[in-house]
Amino acid sequence: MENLKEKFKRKLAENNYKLTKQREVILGTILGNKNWHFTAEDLFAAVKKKDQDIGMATIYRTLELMQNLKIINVHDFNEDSRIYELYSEESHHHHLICKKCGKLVEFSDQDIDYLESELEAKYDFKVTEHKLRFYGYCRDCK
Amino acid sequence: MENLKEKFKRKLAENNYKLTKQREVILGTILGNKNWHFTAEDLFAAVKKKDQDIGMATIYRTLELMQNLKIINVHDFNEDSRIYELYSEESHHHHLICKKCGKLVEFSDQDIDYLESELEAKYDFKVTEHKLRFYGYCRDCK
DNA sequence: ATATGTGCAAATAATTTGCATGTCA
DNA sequence: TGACATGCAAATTATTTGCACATAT
Repeated sequence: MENLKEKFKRKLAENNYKLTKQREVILGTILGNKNWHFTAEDLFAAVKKKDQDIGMATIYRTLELMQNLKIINVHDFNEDSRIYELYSEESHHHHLICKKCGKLVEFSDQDIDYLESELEAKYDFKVTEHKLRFYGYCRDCK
Repeated sequence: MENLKEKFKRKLAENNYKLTKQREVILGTILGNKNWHFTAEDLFAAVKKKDQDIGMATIYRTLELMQNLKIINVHDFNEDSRIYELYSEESHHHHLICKKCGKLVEFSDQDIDYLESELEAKYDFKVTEHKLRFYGYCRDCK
């Protein structure tokens, strides 16, 4: 089975993008941390350890590229900075967010797909995705 | 029954805030547009028509105040600027968002409360609220 | 009278962009 | 080689803040 690194390289090639050292380091960093939810700043810091000379603009540009290639996903949990994570196309998953410490828990999709069809019919929309979030306080903060 | 304007005035008084002309104009503007989803900029423009001298900072400060008093609600639908609306405490409602033109449709809560209890037990969280959003393309954009 | 609120302009902070230079295919 | 990428610094944009002045209670 094709792994994520290969997949990324293939997608780059297919879309006429070049495989640069920076893009490789960035991808490696993202893949290296299982279940990582990170900001652009987080990624920048992590990547800097491997490549001293990388610039913030490259981080942003690569994040945007990866979104387009469906390698990663963006969330706007808090209004200050965006949070990214590896894209998972198989199973939707949603989030439980602590309003105090920002802790994130993922849980898998609980079949609210039936709602999609209802909404599509009722409002004449073509629904492509949904996001479900629960906000509250975690064990330590409640 | 107490209307929203009275409610606002009462909450201000209860919390030792003053009822200024600016706050009144801002509230009036928000109440004047049924089902309005607005940005700070939208509100600023609308309020300027009634009070030429109001400053943007006052808009932001009043919006924050109104959030604290649960007069309005904030959303982070897109990552560029926040969207506000009148607070509704009785019935949760959720959104259907067109990814192309930004059109918003509201729909009422479809009892996903049972999920809340499950999550609370499973992850030891105290859940206080949730947001459910469907993204897609509206009639005109699909 | 005085604590609060306002307007303005300047400060922040995240993200984007222009441009000269470097590098992959 | 030449189109695409990068790094840097400057630009942008939404929002916040400091401060002198104004106003509701």
